[in-house]
Amino acid sequence: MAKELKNLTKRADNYSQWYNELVIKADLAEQSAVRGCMVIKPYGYAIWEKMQRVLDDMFKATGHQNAYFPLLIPKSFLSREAEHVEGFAKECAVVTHHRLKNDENGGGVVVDPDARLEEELIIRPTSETIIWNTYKNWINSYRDLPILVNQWANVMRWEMRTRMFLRTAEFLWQEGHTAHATREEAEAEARKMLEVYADFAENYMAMPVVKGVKSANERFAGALDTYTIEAMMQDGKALQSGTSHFLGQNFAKAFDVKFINKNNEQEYVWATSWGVSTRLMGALIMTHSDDNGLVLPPKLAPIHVAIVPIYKEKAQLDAIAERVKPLVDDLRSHGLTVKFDDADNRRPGFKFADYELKGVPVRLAIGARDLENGTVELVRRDTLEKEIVPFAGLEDEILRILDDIQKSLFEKALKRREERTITVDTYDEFKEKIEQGYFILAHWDGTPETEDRVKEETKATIRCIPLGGDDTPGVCMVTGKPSARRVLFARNY
RNA sequence: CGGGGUGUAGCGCAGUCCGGUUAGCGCACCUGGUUUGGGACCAGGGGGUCGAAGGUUCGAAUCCUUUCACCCCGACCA
Repeated sequence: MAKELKNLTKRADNYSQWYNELVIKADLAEQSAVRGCMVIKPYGYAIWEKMQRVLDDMFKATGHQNAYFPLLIPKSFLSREAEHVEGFAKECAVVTHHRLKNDENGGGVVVDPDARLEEELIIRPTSETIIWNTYKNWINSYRDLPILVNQWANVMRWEMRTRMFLRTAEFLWQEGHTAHATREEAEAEARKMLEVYADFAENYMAMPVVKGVKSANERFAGALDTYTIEAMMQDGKALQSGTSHFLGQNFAKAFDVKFINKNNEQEYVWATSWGVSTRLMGALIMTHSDDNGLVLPPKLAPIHVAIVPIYKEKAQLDAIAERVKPLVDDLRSHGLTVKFDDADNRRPGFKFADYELKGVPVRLAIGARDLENGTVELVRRDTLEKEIVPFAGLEDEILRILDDIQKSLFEKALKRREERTITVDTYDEFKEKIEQGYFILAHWDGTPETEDRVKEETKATIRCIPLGGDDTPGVCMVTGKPSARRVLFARNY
């Protein structure tokens, strides 16, 4: 089973297959019996939990609170905001009945036709509508603002085609929904949360991202502006890893949410929403992992250090356990998770391979030879470099290496992205380079028609109009019309 | 929703064209033993309504009809 993993490669033609097999073999998730849905297994969920914890702390630190809103949304809510319904109507799961009964013809259980709902309920594809319907009751005065709420939830989008973690019919995410008294404050909030996401991606996931604004074509249904962080996967394709929307007054108007300002005037509330999902798991995998399995940044690894004892008899195992106990205690006191793997039904070689597959950042092996010499064998997952190190002072060495892995994973990913990000001025060169998996900075005339044409002809889309970077004007590579600045094109997941 | 493909043990598959003993193999699992510094070996063992329904036949995993499910490639999307 595991030997097959060595045949996996990251060549563009079978990158998806590599990804899929890795997800399954590393024990992160598996396909479920339900169409397009997946089971997140304990090891995969442990990584997601780490992400949740960090993000949740970041949200709290920026003044947000958690709350929870219903899974089911009355159909009529969805249609209040015209663009929103347009965007989501095609992928909604709908609840139509509330009762089953035994089939009179003996065909098992059937839907009771008498239990049809007067108004159908939508399983939330996102919660703007139910939340704004609620906020209407919460907001009267400017003193009630801002409302800074986040919810951890599951949502369902009936996608035609699914991929584990990247696009499943049901997925886990957080969605922040804020209400503000002024346009400026809401815009600042949307940008602030984009920065939070970028901080998380780069400093915890060790995944460099491009921050930017979406073009009209790629904008969230119902938003005035959609901010995004875009990451490059190892095959050169882009993955939208988080979004933050400035919703203007669209939802306030749709749900009639007004407040009285200081001048005793009625005004519509300004809104934002922002989210990241279990898609980040896919991003993490496709940013760092290799043919030996997962490579996890220490800050998100469920296990930081795995210790494999090598022994023949129980007495040797006991001696090893005794030797490593102070080290284990010390590492744990630094908040690290340490696994001393004394399972006797697996041989050391199997354990080595297994911890590599699972992406454990540091692995120690210790046997009779080491007990004698006062050493251990230390292997770091990112480079797979193996060295014999003295046991004394090992805890500091491990802390240093974990830190170094975190940094070098980021640097490696950043270097790859920089090498594969190019500036292009002609459409012919664009077509050639996009085929090879590049991020391309090119001039665009700003029209949806040109973007559609590029997408049609090359499968590339505008990932974002970057915030910062080169903003000198030029001419569109396709039409030759004036362009305000270069934008980022790529193929994407 | 179009175009391909696959359903046989927990997982991965062979067998189907050309019907014929008790449906087979690898991994996993159980028992015993030997092993343990890179995915152990030997011996024994358990596990199957061959996706479902109907039909043809002395006889169907295999042929025919119907049907269901899933996967891949597109269009759609976090």
